[in-house]
Amino acid sequence: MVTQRKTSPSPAVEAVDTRYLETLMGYNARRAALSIIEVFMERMSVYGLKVVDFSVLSLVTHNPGITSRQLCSTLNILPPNLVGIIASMDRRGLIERRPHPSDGRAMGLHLTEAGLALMKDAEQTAADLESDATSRLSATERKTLIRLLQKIYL
Amino acid sequence: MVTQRKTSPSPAVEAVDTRYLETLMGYNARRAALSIIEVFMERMSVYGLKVVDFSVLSLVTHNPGITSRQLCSTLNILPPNLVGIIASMDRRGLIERRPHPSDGRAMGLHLTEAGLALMKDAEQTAADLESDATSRLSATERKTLIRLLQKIYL
DNA sequence: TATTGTTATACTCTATAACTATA
DNA sequence: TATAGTTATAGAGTATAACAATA
Repeated sequence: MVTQRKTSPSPAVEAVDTRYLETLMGYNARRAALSIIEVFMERMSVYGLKVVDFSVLSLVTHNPGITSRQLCSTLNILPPNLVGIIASMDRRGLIERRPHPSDGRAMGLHLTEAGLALMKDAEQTAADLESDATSRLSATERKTLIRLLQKIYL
Repeated sequence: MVTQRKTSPSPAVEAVDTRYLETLMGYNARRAALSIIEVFMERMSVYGLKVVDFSVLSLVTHNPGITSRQLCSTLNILPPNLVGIIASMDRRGLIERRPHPSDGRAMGLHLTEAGLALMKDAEQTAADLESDATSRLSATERKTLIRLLQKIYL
């Protein structure tokens, strides 16, 4: 006898219906970002780098002499939260802080040889991770996805 | 005389070059997600809801009787961190916790009338926000973007 | 023995206020 | 007066361990 299940006032949920949330751009973007970042964190831990550490070092790599202020506004980090990151990279000998050529208040950030070697490996790891994370996308789809994401936030 | 600028050993960075980071899917997905969520947080604060609160209430709305365990696995939340959210929604009279029909350990979650009224407004706000956040996308691009994001995380 | 929900707690990330040195 | 960098600290978000009740 299974009639009881039919007359139960509040039956159990068997499969969760996520269709509504999946219509929301914010939900999808957040879930996709978190799933990539999860793998990113795992693989970057080999280098002792967190996600933001990698972003900072990458900007220093491609913008030698960049200042903390420029890093903050580019990456949307608050200045007090960058201090510890820079100090840590400095202690590890990955970056150097030299006087800014024209602004006595600022410091220009530069990669050391050790930092350059580490970032060469880290960026290779990031490239590998990219293909893994987007393995279900064609090359065209991948380019389209990045273009559309940039239309959202840029 | 401006020769000094040319011979300066480490010139200042004028415009930050972000081209490398912008080739990374994780970076783009994260930036896009954060820019949408920032607006989402602002507009949902009217209802006293955080991003996760909205997701939880939304799943309860479309899955009456859903359990905490199901919410956790669906939204990738850890059980201890859901307890306070559920308790808060309960205190505010937005949800009810009824005994689960077949599992004595679990509680089935249901929206109250007040919760239903609030979510009707909140989902309308979410819909408005969706069009604002994706205003630079065509309807087709919007559908494509969601489809490609789901290929990443689903 | 495994699972649901819970408490307590620790850790990380992000945000705010206030200070200094220089522009 | 405004800005770059810093300190201290508060708050939000996320993680782990351990427990009682039930499966």
